[in-house]
Amino acid sequence: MSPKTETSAIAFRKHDHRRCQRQLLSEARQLCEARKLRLTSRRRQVLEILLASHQPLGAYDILAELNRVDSAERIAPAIVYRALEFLMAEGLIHRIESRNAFISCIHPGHHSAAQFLICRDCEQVAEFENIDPGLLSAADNLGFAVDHSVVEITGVCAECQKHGD
Amino acid sequence: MSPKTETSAIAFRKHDHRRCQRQLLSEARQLCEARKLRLTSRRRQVLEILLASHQPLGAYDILAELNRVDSAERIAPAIVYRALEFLMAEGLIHRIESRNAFISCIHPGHHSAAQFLICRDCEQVAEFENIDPGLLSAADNLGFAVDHSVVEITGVCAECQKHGD
DNA sequence: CGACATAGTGTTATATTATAACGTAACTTA
DNA sequence: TAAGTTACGTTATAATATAACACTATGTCG
Ligand SMILES: [Zn+2]
Ligand SMILES: [Zn+2]
Ligand SMILES: [Zn+2]
Ligand SMILES: [Zn+2]
Repeated sequence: MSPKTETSAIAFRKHDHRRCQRQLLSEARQLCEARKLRLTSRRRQVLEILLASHQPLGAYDILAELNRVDSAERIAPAIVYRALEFLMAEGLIHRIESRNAFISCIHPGHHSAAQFLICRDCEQVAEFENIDPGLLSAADNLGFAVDHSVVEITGVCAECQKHGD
Repeated sequence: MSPKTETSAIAFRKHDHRRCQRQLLSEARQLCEARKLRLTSRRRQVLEILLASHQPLGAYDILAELNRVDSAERIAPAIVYRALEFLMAEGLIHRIESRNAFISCIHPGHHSAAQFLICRDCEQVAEFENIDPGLLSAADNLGFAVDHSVVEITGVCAECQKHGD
């Protein structure tokens, strides 16, 4: 297993996730400051909800969490979608198309194409970068100019296979 | 350009699409007969609507087309989704996750993972098979058991780039 | 400071995509 | 033909996403 694979697949292994959270939130702050963007409290709230795990959440799950935490408020979907839009535009989160869900990016700011392994059992998602030039080179041969890639591989991670599900 | 790439990228080139339609419908009939499955008239209608082009259509586009053609009927969504479910299960069509849309498969019955290049300009979609072992081998190294893959690359095809859009 | 421009938020309503539940019709097999 | 099964039709509703518009906060320049 290459070091890169090891880092990328952290979601499938036990690890100190507090460390992920702190690190990624800190990187998000730095990145926004560098780009003169406002990581407002709404945006930060939504990001923190996604940083809580390596599992993707639907927009309405995030909405429910916001409404749960601050039970005085009654937040509307548009608010969540706007925060998600900002976070995606800045590469702080990704959309998982095959789940209509969103997940925090594990290397914010890298603008290369992300690719995911999604365990349908534990729902953990591992994010990879660019380890997959095959189709891209075929696109190149065809003169096809790539904008955006969606690569989402669903299956069962090694841990979950052990537990004999 | 390899022969395989040439065949797969037919969507991006002028070609006799009538031939595609006849061929694919015929293959669908044979496949259903071989598997003792019923390609009922509803299922055939939905398949034919998708065979009309190499563009993906939303379930409600298909519904509108059904209701347009036979203007006496007033068909409900569930009917379309059921036909789509059957056609997907048999590998006669694919779902394009990043578009919430469906497209006819260009090599029905092959059960290998399909991968798509999607032109965001002409909306043509080229379907490839398995030219992309990179991520799959990474999955293998991790002991990740792959079930289903979603590989959808959006961009602009060579033709559309020429037209200077 | 105060007028302005801009970006972000809150709110309401609505659009789009998908499924559940249940009864009827059509096919299959004995 | 009767029973069992598969497919269809219908109604209602769930889940996901966006449009439109008013209000608020922030930054900027005189
Ligand atoms: Zn972590
Ligand atoms: Zn797992
Ligand atoms: Zn064709
Ligand atoms: Zn094109």
